[in-house]
Amino acid sequence: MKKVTIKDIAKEANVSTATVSYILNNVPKQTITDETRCRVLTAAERLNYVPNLAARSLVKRKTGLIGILINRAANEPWWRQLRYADMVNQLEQLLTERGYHVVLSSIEAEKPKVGIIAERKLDGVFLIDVKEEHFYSISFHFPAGVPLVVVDSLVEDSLFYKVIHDYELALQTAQSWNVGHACYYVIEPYYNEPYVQAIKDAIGVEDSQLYVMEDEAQLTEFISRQPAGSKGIIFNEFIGTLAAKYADPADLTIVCTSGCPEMVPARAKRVSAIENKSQISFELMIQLLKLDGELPIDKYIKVK
Amino acid sequence: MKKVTIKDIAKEANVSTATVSYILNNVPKQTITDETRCRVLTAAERLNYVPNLAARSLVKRKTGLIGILINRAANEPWWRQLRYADMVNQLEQLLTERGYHVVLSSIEAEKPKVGIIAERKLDGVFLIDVKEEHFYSISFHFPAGVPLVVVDSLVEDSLFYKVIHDYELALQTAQSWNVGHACYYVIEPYYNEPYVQAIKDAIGVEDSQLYVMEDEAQLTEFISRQPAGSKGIIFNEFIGTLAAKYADPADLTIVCTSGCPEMVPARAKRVSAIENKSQISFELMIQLLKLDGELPIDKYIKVK
DNA sequence: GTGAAAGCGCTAACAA
DNA sequence: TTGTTAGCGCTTTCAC
Repeated sequence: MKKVTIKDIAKEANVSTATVSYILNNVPKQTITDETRCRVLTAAERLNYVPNLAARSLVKRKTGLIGILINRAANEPWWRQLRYADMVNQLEQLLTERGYHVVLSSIEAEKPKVGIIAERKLDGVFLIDVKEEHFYSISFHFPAGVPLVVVDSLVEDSLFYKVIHDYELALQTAQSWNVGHACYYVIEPYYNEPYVQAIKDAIGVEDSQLYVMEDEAQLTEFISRQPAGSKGIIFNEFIGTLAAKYADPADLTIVCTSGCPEMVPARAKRVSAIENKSQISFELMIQLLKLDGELPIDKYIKVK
Repeated sequence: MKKVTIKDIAKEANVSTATVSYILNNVPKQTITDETRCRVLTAAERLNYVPNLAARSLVKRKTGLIGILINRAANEPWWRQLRYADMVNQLEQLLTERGYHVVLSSIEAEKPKVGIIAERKLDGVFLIDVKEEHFYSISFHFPAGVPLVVVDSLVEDSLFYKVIHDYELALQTAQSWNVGHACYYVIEPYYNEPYVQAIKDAIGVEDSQLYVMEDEAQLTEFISRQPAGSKGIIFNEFIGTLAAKYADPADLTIVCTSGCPEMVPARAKRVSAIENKSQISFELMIQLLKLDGELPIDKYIKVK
């Protein structure tokens, strides 16, 4: 089973490779006799031809590859590892439907290497949860014109399009369900500090009432310090399930940011913060891809 | 910021493209003057050169791309979606360390398209949870010589290397903890029926004591039908957390197959079934990759 | 309507 | 030690 090329097809069908290419790609402006088209198509079929996308990329200058790059440190706890699983699934599914192939790459939180973008000539990239201070080096070594959608990261750089969830709205909703109660908050950590800070600011309570999740032991302690009868507003459903081990689920409101609202404990309340974050990110990417350049679009998009 | 090629470097350093290539790739058998090497290297640096892997792939006939293809149906429940998240993370991390890039693709459970393997000329592929009946068509349209590691799927085809977890051992352990008790079992579904069947056979209890997870409602019902005081042995930690909503966690033993043992409810027992499944799969792949052909290795590998 | 030929960026014989 | 050159498989002018 050796590799079949258009040359083989050309020979088989007694045409030139150009003609084969025209036909296989349905080139719009090329008129082809039904007869030759048919001959070529059946030849291709018979020979079991599969195009070589690397070769195609080389000449078309489009690879059809989209990257999903996620910031990750070594030894992350399970709730952190799983955090973007849903988003990756969704994006991958949507992109695949659209005919793109997805390159998945974790990048080290400490020293993010994004060489893959240039090396693989990715057509577009999702960058997830990136430290603020790394954006400079990223944008510096960056092939201009590659659509770059930054997720869950705040950064002052007009090069990037950013998608974040509407934590303010989610917060309002959650709070509206708990009026008149003492509340404590648990939020999820991001490598992007400004984002964490923005969420903190939006919440605007004292440090004693807010915990940025780090590990289960600290969480336990934090919760145990809260006055009896307090209500908890927890960001992220994985963290929520942990909190539910130490607080009455009925006292909790979980803000779902990982796309798994079904997993929150039965008696806890939940508000979904990302209804369609993947969808939005995807659509933004498609827009950028098709415009093939700058877009007169808000650089910040808040989901839902 | 236009794209720099070895030709640019060659010009800049007053050498031929061949020389540049030699130097940039540290070609073993080529001796190069320190002086030219230095000139070329600095030129490359100055110009901010990034190799084009597509071009390289074309001539080397190796793409450096490894595929992770996961069988997925539309609208899977959350516990199913997350099931391979950890494995994907792990594999990706290991492969990235080794200098490979990872292409992630979900394939439809109903009509799996694996064209990506041939089109992208993937150097190796992990195929996860594939229906038995699809293997024929897969192996038929398959570029010979591509290492193919099949995970969580039983199939009688010597073309593939298979990795499954050692459910028998896990089972023994779990059972040894519950001797003298009435036990019921909940196992996770796989698209690969023979695998499900094999697990069922290993358990060997009546249908009334075994449930293949489908949805939460049925799970509830199943559990409620069990005699009071029964112990439950649940495969998969996500399913385990669901079960814990309807049974006393203390009565449960969770067989962790998704790499997140930390998430099982505090009072439940747990046995890890996959200690190092990703690691094993990865190493197998590396072996195959380096042998560049057949390997006198067991086609079935049971993890742990 | 079809084909010849020039590349895309890179590697690897083979010469020099 | 370095350069020349022939491709890898494909697309795309531009002639015919």
